[in-house]
Formats: sequence, structure tokens, C-alpha cells
Amino acid sequence: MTHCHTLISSLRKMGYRITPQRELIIETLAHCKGHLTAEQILHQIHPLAKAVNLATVYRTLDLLVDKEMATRTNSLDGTTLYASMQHGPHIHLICRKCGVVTNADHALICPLADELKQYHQFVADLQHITIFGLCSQCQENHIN
Amino acid sequence: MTHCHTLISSLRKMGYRITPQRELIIETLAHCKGHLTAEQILHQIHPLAKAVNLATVYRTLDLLVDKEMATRTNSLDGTTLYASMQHGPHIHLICRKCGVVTNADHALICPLADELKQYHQFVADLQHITIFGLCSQCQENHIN
DNA sequence: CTCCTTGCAAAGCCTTTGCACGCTG
DNA sequence: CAGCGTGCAAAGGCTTTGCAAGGAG
Repeated sequence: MTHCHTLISSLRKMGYRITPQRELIIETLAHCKGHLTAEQILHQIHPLAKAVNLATVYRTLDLLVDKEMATRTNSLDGTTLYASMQHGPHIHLICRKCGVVTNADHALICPLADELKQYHQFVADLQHITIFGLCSQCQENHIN
Repeated sequence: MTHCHTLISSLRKMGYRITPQRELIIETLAHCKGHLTAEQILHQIHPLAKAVNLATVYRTLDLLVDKEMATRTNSLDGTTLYASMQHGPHIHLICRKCGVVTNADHALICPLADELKQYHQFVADLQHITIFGLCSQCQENHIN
């Protein structure tokens, strides 16, 4: 059973209706390795089914985020990015120059999370850490 | 010489004109410990000088961010926050429940930054790390 | 005296909302 | 069939932009 089917049946069990639109949106998000904007999701769907509305994409994404089946992040430039939860916790490395998003293993952040807990009584949201900086490409070109 | 005067004379040296508006905006940002939205800056200025326009605030903040005298962050809910660079690098801990922003010593993040550099060739922007999670208050109330 | 900055208002962008129709369960 | 979910269009925030007037250097 693929990940998107898990999500879909979870929703169904919760009493939500599974419409073709919701299926498409969930599939798109679940099959994408990285992060997508609402509009990118719409564009990926479009060739397959011309009849999905942006408002529906937003509404479905809201639902998924609410049910903790997806995450919502704000990128460098304020764009809102969505990702399915399937890949487990990880760190997003966003290049402030070219905007590329890389994922790093979340194990790297565990020591930090422990210290934040210990010294600041702060429980970090490990699912969802974003760090800005410069990717290797942009360092070489030092176009900054 | 206070921090905001340093900023102002730097700008002047770069050939930018120092207007009363720019002074007020820079002072407000430099004297604020935390992070402010463009509108909050406007409101803090307003009682003193009734004649500053929101557009001017945005333009000045753009300039400061461009000159690396301030940082721009996106908060939980997508609001854009600005902070002066004066306080040196630190970690922002933002509570996803109550929105409170705490600062943590950036030394905590150095090991992580080293690893990102080593394993991902990624130079993290230490000035500007944001981590979401739950503050101690909200954990107790576990209202989530 | 030049031309950078400002204020104002309008435009832009992304996201949300109201409403009637359609489709899921 | 009941009522949730959709499309459409309009409204809503926040931010940016064009333009003429004003002020810094």
C-alpha cells in the first residue's frame, strides 16, 4: 500500500469524503520528494485533470496540515511550501541565493534539540526545521 | 556611539540620504530587542512623528536587509518579521502555539553548522536560524 | 541645484471566503 | 438523499510600485 493510499484511507476513516480532486492533490504531494507550493501542485495536476481549482488545493492542503499529514513552511521569499509527512523528520536547507531546497538528515539536529529542551524548556518541532544559507554552487560562484 | 548611529553613518557613507523617516525606522529597529513587523515599526514611530508612511517603512527595511543591517524572517503564520543585526547571531525559538519568540545562544548551533558544512557543503546562515516548537508554558497547558 | 526619498493611491500577489450546484457515501 | 466538497468570483491581507512633490547633500 503506497503512502498516498494510507493517507486517503485515513481521511476516509475520519469521515471525510474522498473526491477525485483530493486524490489528485494527495497523490501529487505524496509522490513528490520535495516541497511544493499550492500553485505547483495545481500545475502538476492540470495535465491529468483539467478541472481542479486553486481554492480546492488550498482547502485540501489546509485539511492535510490540520490532520498532520502534511507540513506548511514559509520559504525565503515568503512563499508557502507544502510537503507530505511521509519522509519523516528532516532539516530543510534553503539556499538564500538560488532558493534550492536540500534535505539533511534530522539526526544532525538531535543534539541541538536536546539542549534546547534542557536549557530553554523548549520542545523543538523536529519535523520541520528550516535553515537558510548558501549552497555549494552559490558559494563557488560567490555571486553574493 | 549607539548602534543605530553606527547604522546611520554607514548608510551615509554609502551615499544614502538620511531622512528623519529613516532615522526613526532605524532607531526603532535597533532599540528593539526582538522582532517587529513593518506595521509594528510604524506604530512605534507614530506617536513621535505622525508623518511616516507604511510604504516608506517597507522601502527602508528592504534597504537595511539588502545592506545586511537587518534580517527578514517569516514567522509561523507567514507574517514578515524584521530585526536589526546588532545582537549578533542567535537562534529564534518560536512557539507554534502562542507565538512567543525566545532567543537562544547561537553557540548551540555551531556543531550543527559544522556538520552541515562538512556533509552537505552548505554554509548555514548563523545569523538567522529559526526553530518552531512548543514553549514551556504551552507544554504545561498542553492545549495542543 | 540635483536627484534621491517620500507620500499617496492604486495595483499585485497569494490566500481565503460566500454561495449555489454537484457528487460522495 | 443528506450534506460535504467544489468551482467561481469576489474579497482580504500584506507588500510593492508609479508618479509628482519635497528635502538632503
